[in-house]
Amino acid sequence: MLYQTASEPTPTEPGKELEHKHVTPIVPLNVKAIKVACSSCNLRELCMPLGLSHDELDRIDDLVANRRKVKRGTPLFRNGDKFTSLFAIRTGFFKTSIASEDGRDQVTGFQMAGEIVGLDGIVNDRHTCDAIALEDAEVCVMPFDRIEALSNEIHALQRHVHKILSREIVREHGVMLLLGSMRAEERLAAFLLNLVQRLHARGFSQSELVLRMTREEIGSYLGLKLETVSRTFSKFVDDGIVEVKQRHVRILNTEALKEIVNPKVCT
Amino acid sequence: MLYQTASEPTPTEPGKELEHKHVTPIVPLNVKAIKVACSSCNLRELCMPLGLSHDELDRIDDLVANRRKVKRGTPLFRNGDKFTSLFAIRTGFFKTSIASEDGRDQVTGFQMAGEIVGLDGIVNDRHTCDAIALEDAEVCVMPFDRIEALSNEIHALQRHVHKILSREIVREHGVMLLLGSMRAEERLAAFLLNLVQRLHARGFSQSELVLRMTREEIGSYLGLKLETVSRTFSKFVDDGIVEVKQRHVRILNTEALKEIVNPKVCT
DNA sequence: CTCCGGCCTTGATCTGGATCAACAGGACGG
DNA sequence: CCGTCCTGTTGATCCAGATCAAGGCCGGAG
Repeated sequence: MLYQTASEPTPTEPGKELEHKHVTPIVPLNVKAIKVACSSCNLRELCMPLGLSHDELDRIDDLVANRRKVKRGTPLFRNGDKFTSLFAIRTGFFKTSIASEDGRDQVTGFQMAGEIVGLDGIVNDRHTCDAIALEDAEVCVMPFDRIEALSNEIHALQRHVHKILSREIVREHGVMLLLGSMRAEERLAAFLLNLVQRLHARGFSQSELVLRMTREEIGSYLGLKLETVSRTFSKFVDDGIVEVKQRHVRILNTEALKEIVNPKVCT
Repeated sequence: MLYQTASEPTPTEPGKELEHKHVTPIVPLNVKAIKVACSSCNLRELCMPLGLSHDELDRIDDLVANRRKVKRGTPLFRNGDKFTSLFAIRTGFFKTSIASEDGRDQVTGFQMAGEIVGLDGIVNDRHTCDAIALEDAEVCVMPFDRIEALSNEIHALQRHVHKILSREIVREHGVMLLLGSMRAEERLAAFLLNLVQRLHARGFSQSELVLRMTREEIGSYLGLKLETVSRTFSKFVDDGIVEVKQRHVRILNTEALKEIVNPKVCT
């Protein structure tokens, strides 16, 4: 389904759902950062392969060179920056965007905890987009040469890297479908369902969310102007589908949103 | 008209030029397929890494299990098909497309000789789009487990696979920019420039091309209706930027196209 | 507290591209 | 050879979303 993100771990493992539940809604600011260890990270199942042996887990820990904090509004990397590492988001929320020469820019995605950013940099050893933190964030820095080296030894990691790249491709196919053939309401409905679904996979509510981005950023992502985004929100409110207060959104009728995205033809 | 008699660009494959004109229902009879060997393939530099040792080249040959012919209009794979292999296009031209539940579909790309299709299947071991031949085609079938195995041993191959995946992600970013923020003329101009540039990299003309897809398929890719594509072509013709006769296009003014895509702000 | 600057909402109007409709030119089978 | 199908072109009209414009809300700084 369209609103389901491609940025989810492959749902092939049973029991996964349960593990998500006890993720506390607010990730505490773990400033002391006792140890940089994927093996003990509660996001591991989101960004690392499953089913690793104990030994492999230990070695995976070496992937993360260090952590890096990114203040709200500042870049994790920018178009043109040298590419050296992929970044796993520990906390916070990012947008990625590209700019055309004449200044227009296009938000290409929003990323949250457990997702990987920086994939665009692999081709040319330079990043081709900007990644900006939409709230104070922390990422795990994973030097790409380490990833390549280790994935030669740990087959599951190699497979995982391939899947992450492929997942991003599939996600973007979905965005192309959205941008190429959907109307404003469909786009916004798909966007909300996608966001809430990803948040839910992280232990948050299925029906409530806080938007970390402005109407303009949503519009850029969806190929709409900010006024249209605002109006469409208002329409959903009028229709009793959602409640909106500033950036707080509560979904009252998920089915209605799904219906908007995917109108059933009741012949 | 000039472009009809103009010499056909140097084709990289024998038999290709014939297909432009009158397609006899035959496929060139290299059925014997002397040898499936990347090492001696003239497309190697397009789909394989550079700078391999002689030994490595030999082993790369094992990547290709076999070749497969795909008739015009038929699928190389379909949404839902089991994913086992990537495909390197030897000859011919493909489109990939996805469909939403309610029947709309979106062309996500057009692929030509030397390009790799099937990347979408890696995440879930199933293809998530259709790949349809727009003309009789032949592909090299590369089982993905072989690719993974061999890329553990040949670092350049591993790197290459990563780059191919990343390149596709970056390409799709560009499409998102196009779909999200460009107007019809800009989209079509960008499309033509992109096509001709890729064809030129394959030894074809910089200014002449034969579209292998219908106006409707172009429209689907560009997020436009076929009438709009047709009208926009007509406008370009009126403006003396291109000549169009059916699917034959000659670009008369590349700079004008670039200017349309990327309007210089002459303050 | 007030003021200021982002951000958001809402109304009025405009317009690019969609939609509806008619027809033309090849390609192809009979 | 003709008739049919498919693809493409062009005209007329419509409308979703863009654009222009005017306030309103809220949070942070002073």
